[in-house]
Parts: sequence; C-alpha cells; structure tokens
Amino acid sequence: MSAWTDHALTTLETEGYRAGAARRTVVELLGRQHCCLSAKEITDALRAEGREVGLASVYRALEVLDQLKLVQRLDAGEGVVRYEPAVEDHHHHIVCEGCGGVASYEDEALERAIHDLGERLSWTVETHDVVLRGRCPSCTPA
Amino acid sequence: MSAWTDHALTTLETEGYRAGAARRTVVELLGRQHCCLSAKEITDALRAEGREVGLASVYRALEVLDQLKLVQRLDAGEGVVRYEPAVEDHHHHIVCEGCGGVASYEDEALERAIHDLGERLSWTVETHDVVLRGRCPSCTPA
DNA sequence: GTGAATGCAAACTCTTTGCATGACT
DNA sequence: AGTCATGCAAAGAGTTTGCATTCAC
Repeated sequence: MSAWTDHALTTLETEGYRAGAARRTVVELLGRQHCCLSAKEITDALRAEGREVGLASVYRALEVLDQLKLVQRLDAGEGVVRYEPAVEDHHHHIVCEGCGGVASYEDEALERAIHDLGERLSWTVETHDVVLRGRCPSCTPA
Repeated sequence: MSAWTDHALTTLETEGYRAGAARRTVVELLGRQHCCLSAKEITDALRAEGREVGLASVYRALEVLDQLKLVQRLDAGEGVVRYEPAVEDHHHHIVCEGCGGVASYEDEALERAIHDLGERLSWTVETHDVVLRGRCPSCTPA
C-alpha cells in the first residue's frame, strides 16, 4: 500500500467517514496509479478487477477526497475531469492533441514565475494549473 | 468595429464561409467584449439586443472561429467553456473561488519559463493555459 | 437555384441527486 | 440499532447533432 493510500485512509477515518467498500477501493486504485484518471476510468478499472462499484459512488468518493485535499482535480479542457493523488512533488500536465494522452512534468523556473506573479497580483492565489497542449513524441509528424 | 472583428469577418470570407446573421453577430459581440464569455452568455447578450440567435448557432460559430484560431477557448474547470477573441497581447486568467469572476494578467517571466520548458520537452508544444485560482480583492477576507 | 447557415428540438456526455437497500460502528 | 455508504435510476447542465426552413451567393 502506497504512503498516499495509507495517509488518505487514515485521514478519512479521522474525519469521521466510514470505511465503505467503494471509497476504499477508489483510494487504493488511485494510490497505485501513476497518472490521472477520470471517474469513468476509475469505475471501469475497478469493475475489471471484479469490484462492483457504482459510478455515482466513485464521484462521491472523489468529491470527499477533493474536499479533504487528498486528490488533485485536473480539467484539461476535454470535457472530462481527471483526478490524481495529491502528493508533495508538485507537477503539471501536457495533453497530446493526437492521442489524448497525458504526461506530467515539473519545472522549477515555471513555479518560481508563478510564485512571483502571485506576489504581484492583489489576489490571494491559492492554486494554479498549467496545461500545455501539443503532440507527444509518438504523435509528432516526422 | 474593432480590428479583431474586421480581421475575423475577413478571414471567414476568405475561408469560404457565408456571411450568415448568427455568426456575424457573434463575431461583433466578441469584438466589443473585454472579457471571455460562455456560449450561453453570448446567446443571452445577443437576445437582449433583440437578435434572435439559436444557442446551437452560437456553438457552431464558436467552433468555426476556434478552428480558424480566431478565438481562444478558456476552460477554467467550472464545467463551462469560455471564449474570447484571439489577440496578440497574450495573457492568462485567474478565477475567483468566491464570486466566480475572471480576470486576466500578463507575465513576461511566466511566458519565458513556459517557452524554455517547451524546448526541453520532447513534445511539440502548441498552446498553453495557465489558470490561477484564488480570491479577488473583493472576496478576500480581511 | 443551389448549398450553406440557422433555429428548434432531440440526443448525447458528464456529473449530480433521490431513494431504497445494504454495510460499518 | 442507528446511520452512513452504496448502487441504481432519474434528473440536470452543457454541448452536439438531425432536420426542415431560410438566406447568401
């Protein structure tokens, strides 16, 4: 069990949520996933493992996890929202316009620029998303 | 008529599109708008002016304008897509979690960081979106 | 006159909600 | 036992599509 899974389950218990099967399997799946998943992808993956979870329960689980800041929402503008475990190693995503695949990257200079920008604006900046769009190596025309 | 409106109408004609009423009024409205609008907001605004446009026509107009890169799509993750004229002065958006308002900003350092990052990745980066989330001055608790 | 553009309504996708059933404490 | 959690089905919201009519060329 990943550190995140452990942390998430503990937090849920501490916050007074009961340990139902659906929410726990969602947490377990997210914890062993590398990349971000949509609610439907999570449901399908769990059903493929024989877990009979309802799509609505997955959405409800994700809503709770989001409120507790245990997951990070990612809306890449494709009409579907993806979720991934919220971990320290901060990163962003790049979406392939060819195959729809998503990769992640980190960039120190980018983070610094955003941080400095936040200081400059008279807003209270809480979160930020940087979505790049382009073509992955496999989809780049020679 | 704004320079953008003029440019957009000319481009549409050049590309072989007919000058229908719906698409033209959408272009005219966008041209005199400062901030980004959703399809429904555009439809409502036009109807408030007495223009009887259908929501579907607005979506179709926006689709064409997007394909011709005459408008910029902005999905701030609120379940609604906004559009604004694509102009040279490149900028990004910050969404208020209190009132839902959207403001825009420009930042040279941020653009440079994204550009450099693009060079580093083995992807072909075509566009990027940087959405900040936080609280606007009016919604920031004292 | 021909074919694109439009507007309405229906379809579609993603997400949320109502409600009865089943599970955790 | 008392609630909370779950799953199904239905409802909602935003967007897209089918189709007959209207309009631009």
